[in-house]
Amino acid sequence: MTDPGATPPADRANPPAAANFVRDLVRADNERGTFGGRVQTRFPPEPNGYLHIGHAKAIHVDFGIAEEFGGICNLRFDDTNPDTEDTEYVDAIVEDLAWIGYPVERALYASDYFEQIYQWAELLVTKGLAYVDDQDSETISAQRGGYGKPGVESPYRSRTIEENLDLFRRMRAGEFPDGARVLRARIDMQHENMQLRDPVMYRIRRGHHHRTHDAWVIYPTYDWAHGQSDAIEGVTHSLCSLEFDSHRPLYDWYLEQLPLPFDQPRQIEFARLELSHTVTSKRKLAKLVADGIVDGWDDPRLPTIRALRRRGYPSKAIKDFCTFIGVQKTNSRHQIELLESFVRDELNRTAQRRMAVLRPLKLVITNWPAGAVEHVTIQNNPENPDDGTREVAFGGELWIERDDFMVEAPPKYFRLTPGREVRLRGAYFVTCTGFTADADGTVTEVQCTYDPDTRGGNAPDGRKVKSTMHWVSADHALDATVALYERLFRAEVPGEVTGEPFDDLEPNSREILDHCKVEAALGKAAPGQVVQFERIGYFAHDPRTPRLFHRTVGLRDEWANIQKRG
RNA sequence: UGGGGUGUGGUGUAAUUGGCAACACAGCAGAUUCUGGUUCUGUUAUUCAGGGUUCAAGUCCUUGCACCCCAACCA
Repeated sequence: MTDPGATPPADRANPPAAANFVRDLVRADNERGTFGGRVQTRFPPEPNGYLHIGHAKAIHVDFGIAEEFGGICNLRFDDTNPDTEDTEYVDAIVEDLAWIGYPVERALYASDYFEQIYQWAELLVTKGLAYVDDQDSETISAQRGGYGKPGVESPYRSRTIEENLDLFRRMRAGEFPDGARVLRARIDMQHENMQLRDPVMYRIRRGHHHRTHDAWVIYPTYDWAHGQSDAIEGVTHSLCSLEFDSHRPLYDWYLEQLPLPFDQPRQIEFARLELSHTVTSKRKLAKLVADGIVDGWDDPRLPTIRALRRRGYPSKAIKDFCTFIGVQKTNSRHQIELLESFVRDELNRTAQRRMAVLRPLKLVITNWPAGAVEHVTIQNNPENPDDGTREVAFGGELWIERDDFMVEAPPKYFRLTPGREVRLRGAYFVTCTGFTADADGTVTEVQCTYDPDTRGGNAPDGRKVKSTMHWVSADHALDATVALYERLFRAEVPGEVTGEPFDDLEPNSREILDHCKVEAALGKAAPGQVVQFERIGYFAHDPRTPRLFHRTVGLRDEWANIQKRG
């Protein structure tokens, strides 16, 4: 009998969904019949930046809730600020969303509703619930008061409905310069919630809008557009991030004044995803790109979706991670190790194995028949026999990993050292008979003998070796470039100490290895394909540059742990 | 300073809503292994603090404390 309250052991291939208070609220609404059993959500990015891992969580919540209840989730661009938005971002967001697993047939735009939103604003004016204010933004801001300090009313607050309507229409007609006037809701300048102290609904701004172009010179603010767009579309549950919770009374207030075509939507806030050792704010990401700290928006060190894709993160792993961490109301930062564990998990099942030597050291088999070449058969993925086998060329001169040989082997070092026998994966047992070093003491070549009876990697007499090593035939190796990545920021919380995240940048977040030796099969790696370099890690073939591999994530490395412990 | 939100191992998330505090990551120990990978077993460690109600409190009451958000014509 297990404890019914306990979390069941995880099936990492199909991680259990964490409890989800949003789901509970939606279910309760359904049982109560609040929206006639309908569930509709939306994913509302502003097209002014690229999607990142934090958006992935929002996407899985927004689309996931809709899916779960048989409802729909629309992609709707929150494009109410012409100054910062661009079709470049629209296209990128659509593309990234499809990769995450939600291809959209037709994107929606808040800008499609500008006319309706404007008409509703006129309605508020007509009801005496909105007025035109001629003051500048500094004055309005100063009059707003402060925490615990009531605001003061604008001298324009008591204009007549007729005057307000006239001025508002002339704002739309373009009679006033940018910033000259705003439309404000008339709510309560003493309200304890600052959001309700007569918020701005419209501002005059002659930016060129990416879709409506120059049709408008006034643009609605977020608060006076978001709930309205939700209502027009028939959204039932408007899921957003925590910082909007103080906006919820305003969201509701606006909607309560309007004749809605559907039931009034409900806003529910949940915590954004933060990850250790990285940043997700648009401003900081843009600065990393602009300052040339990374090479572009798809630099594999970035947490953007396109960077993770290029780096080889499977979208399935991102989805499983999002499902696993669930939805909460607490601000928290997940360790990037957890995401990586989902990446390894998925790639362990799906990535074919190959041999690649990153820091080559020549190994010569002194008793190998001169010029002979053999082909050994190696499984593509021991975790998935369906992936079959491949033939790998083997000869008397090989490349092995520099780390796999030591002149003086410390305790617990199982790899090659003079006098020791090891297995070369899928091929033969070899015993180290000597080595050559240059004047500095750097080893330049290792000599071994092989045991012809161990072909395939097994000794007929049943003797064991402590280590199996990867290798590449020198005559058949291909040259490749491998990019190794460390965390972009060495601190878990960049900027936690100094307040400036860039103080915590890892200066060596990328190491490029040029003359790596890889097995011939990697010459046929597809663009974007992710493989496991045996004993090293998972590597993604670059989508554009052949023979360039990005380290997705390393394998767990017990030997590294032993060395770290000393 | 007023309002709102949130506090569970090192980290993150659960707990049949008052009934043995669990799952994962990380760590440690061991087994298996033709990857020091994978897999398997074991193990370390948790309810912000004080008070109260109760047979029983992570959960209810109370008093504190800490952290986050809110005074853009950004979203």
